[in-house]
Amino acid sequence: MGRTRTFDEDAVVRAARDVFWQHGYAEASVPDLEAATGLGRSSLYHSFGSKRELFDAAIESYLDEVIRPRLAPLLGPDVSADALETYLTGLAAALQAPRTHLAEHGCLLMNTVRGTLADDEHVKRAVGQYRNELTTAFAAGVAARRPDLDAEDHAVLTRSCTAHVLSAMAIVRAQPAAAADLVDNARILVAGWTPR
Amino acid sequence: MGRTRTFDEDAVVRAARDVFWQHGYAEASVPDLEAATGLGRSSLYHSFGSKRELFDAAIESYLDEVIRPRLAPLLGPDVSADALETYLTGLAAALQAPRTHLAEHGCLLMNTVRGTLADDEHVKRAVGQYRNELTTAFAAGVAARRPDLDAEDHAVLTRSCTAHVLSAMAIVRAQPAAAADLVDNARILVAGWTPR
DNA sequence: CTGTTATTGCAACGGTCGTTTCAATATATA
DNA sequence: TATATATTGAAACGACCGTTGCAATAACAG
Repeated sequence: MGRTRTFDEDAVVRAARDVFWQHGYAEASVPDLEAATGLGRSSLYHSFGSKRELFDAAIESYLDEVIRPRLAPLLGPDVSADALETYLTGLAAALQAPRTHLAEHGCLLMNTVRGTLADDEHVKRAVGQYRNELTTAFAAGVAARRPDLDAEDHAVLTRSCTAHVLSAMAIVRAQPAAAADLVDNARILVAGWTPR
Repeated sequence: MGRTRTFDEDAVVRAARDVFWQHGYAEASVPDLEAATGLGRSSLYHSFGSKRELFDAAIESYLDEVIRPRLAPLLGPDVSADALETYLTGLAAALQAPRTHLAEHGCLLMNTVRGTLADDEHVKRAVGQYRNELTTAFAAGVAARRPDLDAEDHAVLTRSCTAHVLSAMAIVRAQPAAAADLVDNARILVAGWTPR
């Protein structure tokens, strides 16, 4: 054995994640990451191998600590009828909350899909999985909210929720109010629209 | 007078636009732009001033030659009842067409919202204007298609179209088939859903 | 043809990037 | 306490970035 590590690896990843979130992968420089994490180059590279591997850890942290907690009420065994609407109103509010990463910088994963790493297979897989989790959650919420509809119509509303939430995530950085309007529009459709 | 310009400025902008489209603003290097346009650094800088100004010209070219032509049937004085559905089915097909910039790289403007220029005011304004044009077009299409609904319900469907199209543009690069599904979902809502 | 001027090719600029190297340091084990 | 080893700090690496300066070139007006 030798010298022991004094920093909390999770806290370091969290700090790095926020830097990637704010600036994007390519634009987040190693000096930026040093400053945010409090670690030097050597420690960073010794612990994570490369900037890219640190980013992979940041993505995982983002899903675990940011995305999934909000979806939790929709992913459990018993989904209440108003769980989806609660999620949507909460998200609409979050998109307009000042000084939060979500409102100011959008979704870390959606942002990544459009940068240097857009064509990276690892990232593509993470995005697909993210969309799947969203879809699963929304499907459960739609089914609980709309017992009057059949499976096919549930699917339409589920895709609609996915579309509204993804689009809001995509434009929140440039147009936060419009993003919140889009999320609220999903709530309107889920609560009150039906095939004729 | 002196020596005359031999190249077509519009063609140069078009070539540069495709490079920005494929790689993103920051990742498109000046050598890349030289190779694509066939011009040297000197000619590029003499004609456009900087990489950034060339990008501004590329954005304008993108709106004029890519976005607006597709929206034209929805922006005229007489909008037919099936114009919106025609647009949506056409877009869904385009998102899955192989070897096209739209299918492989998504929307140039949506991509730009992330990246180095995300917080640039000029870009934000262009994105806002783009969303406005989409909204105007969809509003006209919805009104023409659904005379049975009132203005408030038209607004819901219009926002829904915007959301579905924007989300599709956002994820097409990573998930083209899912993107097409989202656009088709908008068509289903427009054609057959109604408030209860 | 001559003179003028816009256009072009080439090279270099200063700066930043992610990564690597290497020696110095600190701590756990024995 | 002595030794082994993991962690750290500092400096340098080569590569690439957007931009600029300058000399050579090409094509216009006269």
